[in-house]
Amino acid sequence: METMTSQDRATRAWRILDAAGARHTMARGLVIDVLAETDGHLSVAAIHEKVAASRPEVNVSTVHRTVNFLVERGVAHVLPWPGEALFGLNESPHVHAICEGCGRHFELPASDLGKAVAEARRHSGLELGATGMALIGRCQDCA
Amino acid sequence: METMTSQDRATRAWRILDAAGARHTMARGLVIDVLAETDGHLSVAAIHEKVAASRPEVNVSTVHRTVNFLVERGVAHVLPWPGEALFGLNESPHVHAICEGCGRHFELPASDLGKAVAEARRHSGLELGATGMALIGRCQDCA
DNA sequence: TTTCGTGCAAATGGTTTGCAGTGGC
DNA sequence: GCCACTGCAAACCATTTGCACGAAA
Repeated sequence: METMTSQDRATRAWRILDAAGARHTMARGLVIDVLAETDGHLSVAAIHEKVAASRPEVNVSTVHRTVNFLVERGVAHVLPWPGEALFGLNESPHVHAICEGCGRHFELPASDLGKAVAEARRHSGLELGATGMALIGRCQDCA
Repeated sequence: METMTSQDRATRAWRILDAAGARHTMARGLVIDVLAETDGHLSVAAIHEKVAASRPEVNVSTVHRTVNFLVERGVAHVLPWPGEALFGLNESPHVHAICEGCGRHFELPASDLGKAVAEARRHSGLELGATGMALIGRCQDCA
């Protein structure tokens, strides 16, 4: 399971979207592919740049709407960052460690943090899943 | 040590600023007081609103410059959040658990997460301190 | 008096929105 | 054909910046 291709990730995303009755469109396909091919997270500008390389007609606002759509559907997650938001497809649960100096981020296997996650859940009632920012989750009222 | 008054917090902040040779001004005093009185974090707009209640002449841009100043000096920290940044005075090390649905945040005692913090340091080389966002720190290159 | 800090206002830049046209199903 | 989705452009909003004035030391 540690060798998941970018196609696998894209397919997994589409499976969720299909279940929700979302239409297959070029813009969505390209955005998902870009995210699926990326290790880590991308800003809207970065996603748009890669998408526009093959399809210049795709607008930035569409990329915005698409990534928000993916987040709403639980397919992707946001990594809030000053100045811009970073997006990534949801994968297996993991935790991020981020440097507030340079913004570099590291992914930590959740298995190493199992105890911490359990503690966090106990204290806050947060349901922790495959989210981007460390210990960000969805609380009881929002789940 | 669990009963630290808002004055205590403000005084502690000023001690650091004094050591850096920062001038005492009305705007800084008010912003620090607001942060010191607050449990949790505030947006620039919220800080400004509270400050303007007693001193309407204080400008929003000044609040921006002040909180950034405090962060630079290590007196406060930023909690990146979509749409706006949240600020808080630095306290004892703690970790946040945040709901990406409603934005509600919970503070978790770092003691409960000691093992996790150690793991994070080992994996990423991050030096973790009294920062706002969970597991945000300062990496070797930036320290 | 010399700087540092602030008020004010304009500029910036990421994100959102209204609307008309188009492509998915 | 219906309606979700997109392109385009304008609107928004938090944050930044330039500049001249005023206050701290």
